[in-house]
Amino acid sequence: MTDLKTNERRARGRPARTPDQNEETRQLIAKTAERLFQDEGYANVSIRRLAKQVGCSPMTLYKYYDSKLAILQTLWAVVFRKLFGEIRARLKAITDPKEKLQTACKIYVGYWLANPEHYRLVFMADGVTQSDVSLFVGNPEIGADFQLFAQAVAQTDAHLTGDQLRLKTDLIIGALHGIAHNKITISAYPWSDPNKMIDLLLENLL
Amino acid sequence: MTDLKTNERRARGRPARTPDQNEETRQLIAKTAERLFQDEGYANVSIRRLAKQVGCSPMTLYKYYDSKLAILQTLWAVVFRKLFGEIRARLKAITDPKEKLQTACKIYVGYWLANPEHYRLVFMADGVTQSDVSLFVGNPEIGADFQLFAQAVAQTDAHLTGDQLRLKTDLIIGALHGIAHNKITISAYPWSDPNKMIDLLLENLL
DNA sequence: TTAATTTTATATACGCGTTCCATTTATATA
DNA sequence: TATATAAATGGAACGCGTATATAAAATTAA
Repeated sequence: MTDLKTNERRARGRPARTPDQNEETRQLIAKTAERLFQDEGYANVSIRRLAKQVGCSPMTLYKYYDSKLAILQTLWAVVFRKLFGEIRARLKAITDPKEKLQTACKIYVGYWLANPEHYRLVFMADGVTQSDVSLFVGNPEIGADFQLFAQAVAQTDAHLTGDQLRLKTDLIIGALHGIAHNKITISAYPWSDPNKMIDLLLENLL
Repeated sequence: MTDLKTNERRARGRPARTPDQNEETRQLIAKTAERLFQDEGYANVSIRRLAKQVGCSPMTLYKYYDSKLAILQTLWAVVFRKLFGEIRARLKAITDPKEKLQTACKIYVGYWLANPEHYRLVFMADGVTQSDVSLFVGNPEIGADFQLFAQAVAQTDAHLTGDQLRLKTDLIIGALHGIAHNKITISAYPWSDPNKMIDLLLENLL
């Protein structure tokens, strides 16, 4: 009987690259893509050119990622790490719960407005048809980041039920995305100052 | 001296198609595109196939529209006419200002949620880079449609200054878009009931 | 009729993301 | 060493949007 548990016997053909090697290549591709996307925009970087920069053939990229979009999506985590990193850093110096939430909201919207390319990368990817940003939820790290808002809301009012807390938090996150989205996609319209809109929302809601 | 005012002298070459003819062809293209986009989605309809349906060569489409996106954009007006048509119809039976605004908001968000393809067509067109929906403002008809929200807000409080009115209206429109956007793009997350979010927002804001 | 002129319509070609298939490479066995 | 085998790679091709070059059509002037 062969030892199924720790099968040491090599297979007969060329051995597969080790997981470590695969991960290394994935990282190389991601790093290169991040730099190029950042510098020239997602749409302006072709798979062929990215491959040239990486030093492989265009098709080799498809060994490591399913599509160009899949490469992009791995960068989302990077974006959110940076964004929520900024937020957490700023919140440390603040104790008042309302001010905390207010600050978080303003940094959050301000980040997207300062980096509309990132916003488009995350919230408007792919074109028109699919583009579920449901990775949000799938990726525990990012999901946890968003808990920050719920926690901040909870601290402003200890008497909220779970449903009320979720409702309030969802509304706030929705409003933040809508404010950013309008400014970015309907840029010609003279929208009111985003910070004032946030103030108005939170003054009335908290 | 030639009669500049009513120059009857034909030009020498092939006569240009009359504005009427041009408009007719544009309409034919738009109608065909609307049907195809509706049935199969914007991204799944190629210029080549649209041209075949219209009965011309692919490049001929570019005589009448600058790009595939430009064809799409002419359909936006149709979408908004339908959406705001529904809203106006429903508001006629309502007299209370707050209820009016509430109803308008719910129909507006409900429409996008019931027709996410339309939402994507309008607010997530093109992919990642451009996609200014600034046609909103450029198109007076659609800009006028959105005035409906400002008017409804004004009727809930006669004492608002112009700035306050704009601020409140912009926030509401932002929140509406954000609520819809989150539900549509982050569909896997269990967002709260949109109507309840709208209720919460308006209760506190009005 | 024919040539000239002007506009419309199409054919060709490019780079794109991606799929399919053949080739190369690296290893274990005979 | 030769061969079998599996993984990795790369070449060719597809349909896409569209820019450019070319052809076709419709009219007037000669």
